Amino acid sequence: MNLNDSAIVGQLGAEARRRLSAAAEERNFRRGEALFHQGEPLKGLFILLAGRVKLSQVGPDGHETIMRLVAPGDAFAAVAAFSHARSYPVSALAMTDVTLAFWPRRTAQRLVSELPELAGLLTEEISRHAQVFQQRLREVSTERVSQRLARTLLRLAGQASRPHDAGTLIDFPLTRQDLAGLAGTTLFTVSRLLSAWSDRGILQVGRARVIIRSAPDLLMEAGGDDSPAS
Amino acid sequence: MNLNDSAIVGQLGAEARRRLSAAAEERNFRRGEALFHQGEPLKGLFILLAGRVKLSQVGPDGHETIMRLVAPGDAFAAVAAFSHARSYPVSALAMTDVTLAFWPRRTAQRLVSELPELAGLLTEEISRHAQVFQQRLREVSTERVSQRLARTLLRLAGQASRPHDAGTLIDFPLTRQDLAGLAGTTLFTVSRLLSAWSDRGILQVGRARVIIRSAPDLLMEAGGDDSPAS
DNA sequence: CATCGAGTTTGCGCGGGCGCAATGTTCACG
DNA sequence: CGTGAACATTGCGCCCGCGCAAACTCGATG
Repeated sequence: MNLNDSAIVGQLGAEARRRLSAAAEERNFRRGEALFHQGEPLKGLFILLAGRVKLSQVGPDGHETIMRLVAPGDAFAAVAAFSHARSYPVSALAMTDVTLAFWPRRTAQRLVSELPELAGLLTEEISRHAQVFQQRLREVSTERVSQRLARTLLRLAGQASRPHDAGTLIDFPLTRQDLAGLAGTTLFTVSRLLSAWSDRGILQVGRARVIIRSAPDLLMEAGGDDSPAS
Repeated sequence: MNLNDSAIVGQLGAEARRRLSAAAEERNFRRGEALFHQGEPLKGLFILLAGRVKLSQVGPDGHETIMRLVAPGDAFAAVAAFSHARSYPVSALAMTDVTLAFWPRRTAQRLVSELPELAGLLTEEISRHAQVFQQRLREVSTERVSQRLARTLLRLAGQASRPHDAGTLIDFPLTRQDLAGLAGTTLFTVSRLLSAWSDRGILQVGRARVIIRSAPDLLMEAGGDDSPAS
């Protein structure tokens, strides 16, 4: 994927795009490598060009909570581009081999301060994520596991999916453990629920692989539509 | 409280401050009134001058999750100042009689686009909140209720507290129900935990009132310090 | 000061979902 | 193509914390 194909860069004017490209460095990581760790000082701003990245927090007990899955074109660690934050709130792990565009912190801050369009787009991105966090926080506080898991799958399908024989393939290599980290439960419970839904023909599951065969049924499991809560 | 005493306004230059003040409208609400509801189209940007405001989401089943408690000087609904968002993700309720500074959406957007300092400060604010949401999301996904409640109380004490005989008074009028909405549990469980801690001398509790008598013990209950998770 | 409603406490029962162990399965890699 | 480690499944037991009911207490309000 080219930098200009990124949703965020695509919305910029020609001049801003040129300046971004000029300052970008390319970075590569192997599957399983960490791009950075939570608590570490901010290095800079990333836009993912190819592969998949997972952003997560692990608690003292080792439990992992996945905050975001990054697909090509997405920016992350945008917090590094704005001044006062000190360190990464999450760790970033390459789920596959990845290539990224990277801007060191100083550079990113300069670009953001000189390109108000860029600042605006990043801010919108940050607040969109904040809203998702709020929704997930409500879900995990008040809904039951099956609802949360169903909604998690639907959300993932909306973010990165590919058509597949008789279904929609969720285009992230997610283990049961990963799904548990997204939905706020354990891999055991995830496994049981996926098996049950598979038996009922709602899903087709495989190793680190989920295909949604009936989104409406899944939405039913999630307890109906939710977005515009009146 | 005067507008210029607000943390966010206080960091602005004289010129920006003048323009903000000039465009501000004063608004007043009675205790129990709603400033806006979730799903409603964005009205504009607020800075609280006096009183207490609660931002929360309620699910279809009626369960309430409190996203943020607002104290004087804090800005909220900052999302209204940036372009593409459509509607409030939360409802805002006056916990006491309140007075606010208000900027209609158009005005707020104009100010933000013409005052980069303001845009930067609001963005920092938004990302700080996003980080708190991430932390709460991890907590509610992986920790037990007592830990979460303890951490909730400590967080509140850090945000708005007053010294009091032999303790620190949490300066929000919070019912057990409210604390449950913050910690992701039920009012019953909150009541039981507060009673237990009160018996052990860690807290002193009253109607919609909590005084922390031993922060270290409470931190112990929370499972130790957490912030710089290495 | 009397009243009423909102807020709180406590007992009791039970069920969702965690935790572990053992086994089975699949894929990556040499 | 063979092998091992990572990933997945399933049974079983138990406990945290929810949910309701009933009783109580505080404080705002007229």
